[in-house]
Amino acid sequence: MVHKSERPRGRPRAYDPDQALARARDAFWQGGFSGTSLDELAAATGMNRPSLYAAFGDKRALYLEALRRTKDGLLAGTSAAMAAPGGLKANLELFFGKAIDAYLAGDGEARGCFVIGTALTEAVGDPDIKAILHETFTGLDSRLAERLERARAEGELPADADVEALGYLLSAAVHGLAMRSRAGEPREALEGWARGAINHVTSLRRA
Amino acid sequence: MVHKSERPRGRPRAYDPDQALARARDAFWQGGFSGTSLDELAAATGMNRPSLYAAFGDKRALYLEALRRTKDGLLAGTSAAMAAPGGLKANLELFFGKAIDAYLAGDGEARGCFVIGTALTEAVGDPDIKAILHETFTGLDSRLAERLERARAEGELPADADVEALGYLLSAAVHGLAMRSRAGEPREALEGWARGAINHVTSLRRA
DNA sequence: TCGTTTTTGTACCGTCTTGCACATAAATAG
DNA sequence: CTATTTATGTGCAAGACGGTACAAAAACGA
Repeated sequence: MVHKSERPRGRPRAYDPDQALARARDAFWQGGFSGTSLDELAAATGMNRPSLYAAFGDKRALYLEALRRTKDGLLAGTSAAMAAPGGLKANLELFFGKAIDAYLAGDGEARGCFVIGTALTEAVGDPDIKAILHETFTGLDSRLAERLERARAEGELPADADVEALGYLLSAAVHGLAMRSRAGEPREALEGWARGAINHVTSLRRA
Repeated sequence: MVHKSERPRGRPRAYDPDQALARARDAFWQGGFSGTSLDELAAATGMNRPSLYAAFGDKRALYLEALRRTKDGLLAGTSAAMAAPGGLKANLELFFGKAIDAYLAGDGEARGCFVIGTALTEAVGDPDIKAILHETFTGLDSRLAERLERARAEGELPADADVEALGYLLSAAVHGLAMRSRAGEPREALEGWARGAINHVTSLRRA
């Protein structure tokens, strides 16, 4: 007889893997990789250590998986913001606005960006983390530069605009917000810096 | 009789406090605060744990002292670069060049900026670290904005240039280099981004 | 009902961690 | 030379840490 459900043979899981990974990411997000113990991860996910280990491997593998997922989400969100209807300024406002919301999300203190706030510290001596950081940076750069190139072609930017340099500046600008939000800067300050960066780029005149 | 030397009464120290603090900073710089043990700090400084404890207090106090000194040095170096002879472009080239040299310094892998690379992770829940981060960011912003304002007054920048926004962008640009160097980007890439940012700012025309 | 499979939960192991107690060493003061 | 002062170095205590062994539990197949 064919099975109606594909439920596997043994005892069912007491947790949802995606949700558990998100909770573990939240724990790492707050305390960093080295600063978060397996006990805290178990408490955050509601799982006990052996289940964590069976589901995700060791602490580092769990962290790397959370990091990869976050990177993919960041890049997908950036692509979506750049493809949204409206001109360059509207796209950038959406992009920076979503970023600020993410950096200030959560109940307690602002945690900034998960990647920037936790992976940089662990990067020295860890090629896997370095690779994820590299993909995050270059992925963001290229998506921003592509959108700026389109704006240049459509006349929203000067014909001689250096879209690579502008892409780097905007990328650095949003990462600056990630850092400063984690350092405790209030939303109004973050929004002011974002507004300044967007206005600067969208009011350029030809040299 | 008046003492010829001011050497205190007891057994002399076997270490130089400034040098020990610098070595401890280097250890933290590589592994972060949580990722660096007292054993590693003792090995790096050549001191044993009780001497470390007597000299600097506990691990956190040692880290905070290293962080404060680094922040003060960063701000002093920025002031110096902005006051160096030459125009805006020369000052910015000096500023970015010194930053890149510092980010790539050391024998092994690049470690980026000590403050950015280690304090961000520890900032959540730690008001002291947040305060040092805040002083670092605002100190850098204001020094850059001051120099840009002078350039504007001297005609090197358009009269309607938003020096606050440009100061934030340049600050974010150099912090971007700090992040990317720690992520493993080669010197040539860092220099390219720096050149793009400097050229962009120093070739602005009035809107 | 009984065996099989998979997950759960307790309990544990060896190691590393921070921080300190205490005896010893090296200097000065008299 | 002796007392005093300060720093050193061994060594330890109490607990946190990452990771796992093992038995009980909860599902399915027959």
